Amino acid sequence: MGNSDSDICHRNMTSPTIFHKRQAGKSQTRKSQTSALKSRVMKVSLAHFSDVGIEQTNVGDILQDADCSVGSLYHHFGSKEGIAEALFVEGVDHFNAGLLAALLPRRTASTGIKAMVTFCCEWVTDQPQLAAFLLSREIKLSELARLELREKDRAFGQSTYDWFAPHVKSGELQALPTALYMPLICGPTLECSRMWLSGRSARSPGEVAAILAEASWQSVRQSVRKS
Amino acid sequence: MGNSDSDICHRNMTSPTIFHKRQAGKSQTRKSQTSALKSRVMKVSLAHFSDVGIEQTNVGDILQDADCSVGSLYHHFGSKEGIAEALFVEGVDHFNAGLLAALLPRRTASTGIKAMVTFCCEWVTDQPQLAAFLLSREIKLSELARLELREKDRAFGQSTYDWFAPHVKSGELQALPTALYMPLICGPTLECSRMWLSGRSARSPGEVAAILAEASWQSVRQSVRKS
DNA sequence: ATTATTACTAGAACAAAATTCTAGAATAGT
DNA sequence: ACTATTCTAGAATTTTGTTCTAGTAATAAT
Repeated sequence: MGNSDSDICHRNMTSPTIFHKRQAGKSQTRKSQTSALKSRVMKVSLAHFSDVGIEQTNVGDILQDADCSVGSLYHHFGSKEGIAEALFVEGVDHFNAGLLAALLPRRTASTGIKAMVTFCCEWVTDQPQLAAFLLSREIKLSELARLELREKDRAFGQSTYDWFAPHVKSGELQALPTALYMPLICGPTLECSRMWLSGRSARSPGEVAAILAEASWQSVRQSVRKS
Repeated sequence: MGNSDSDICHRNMTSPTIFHKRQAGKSQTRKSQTSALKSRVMKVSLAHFSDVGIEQTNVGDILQDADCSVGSLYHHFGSKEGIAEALFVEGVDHFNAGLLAALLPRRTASTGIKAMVTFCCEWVTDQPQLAAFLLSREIKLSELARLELREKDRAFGQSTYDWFAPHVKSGELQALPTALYMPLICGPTLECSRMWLSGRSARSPGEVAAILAEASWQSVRQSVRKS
């Protein structure tokens, strides 16, 4: 967890010498040491970022808390934003995957929508730091990451829409502009999450999941009412 | 617009000498010159902040674009974040005031809720820069501003709740935890706004206001359905 | 096995950018 | 008129992110 395999490194190297100061434990393979370092950096960075924001976090603190050298950090992440980017992509992947996993097995519109909302609530409540970081959106992504995310976003949208379509056709769900489903289904939950994460609300999304699920469902179901 | 009266200045001064380089126009009163400078700084800063974010904006550019000296800027705003803070507070005030003005005159639950959503959509569409900045939330507020905002938030919540209460009692609106009304009513709209502002969606909130208003209304109205 | 290459670590040096400091000018108050 | 205060100016400083050089461990090539 926390280290991509396809290492895109951020510098051209020069020549090769000492290296012993830091490693405390005997000597696990270098690979595992490295990946441990990377997760350490990401973990520490997330804590700082979600706490005071990317700008306010200074690299020196990360270096110290993660027991990492300047060289290593810039070798692996390229920049402070690079760490944020890695966290962001990883976080979005995790969230989207979970959301889809919650949705796809459901057979009815109602249970599907409610499962999405519930998952969303629980996810935020379970990992508030990551949630706060993702929701803050102060990340300036590289062009590369932007494209990567846009593509993932598209794929995700497609998957959910494939699930929705039949229920729209069957008249359970309203036919809406595609771009509106997510905001209607997850918008209230995300807004609650922001309030909770920033201390403006005492009740965690997890605690009000059922209410949110029902309300969001009402907002997208096909309306067959009296009034 | 753009200059608070109770000037909390950010430095203790020393002694008083030359001052003529910049003023181009004849010589309006110093007061108006100063307040013009402040609005200029805020205007220019907002443009930069909403464009590339606070971190990426550099003070030098603001100084240049607003034709302001380092001394003046730090005298009035204390720091780069200080500018952001001023913009944020002003923006929230403006938004909240507008939202209340849209809500309070309405006599029925349905028209009130829909007016809120509609206002929200239009406000975002009308001033995308300010909206993008407020929604970005990359602002690290000072403790003082935090308290100030919390209080305003409370007052705002109270005002809206005073409006809601009778309609809850009359059975038009669901009885919900207080903290849930705003997310349910404005959450979807804000989420749409974020998507539009960040280029992830082509349709502006203004264009889908009616749909959002109806959907949000369905999510908070008292459910009297068949199923 | 030796060598060359590559991935990685380390920290001093550097550069850029935010902020402080010193000083002088306009205005308000007495 | 004099004093205190607010405001402007920009050089000097500090802080902080990043680059650069150098050296080590592991791996691939010969």
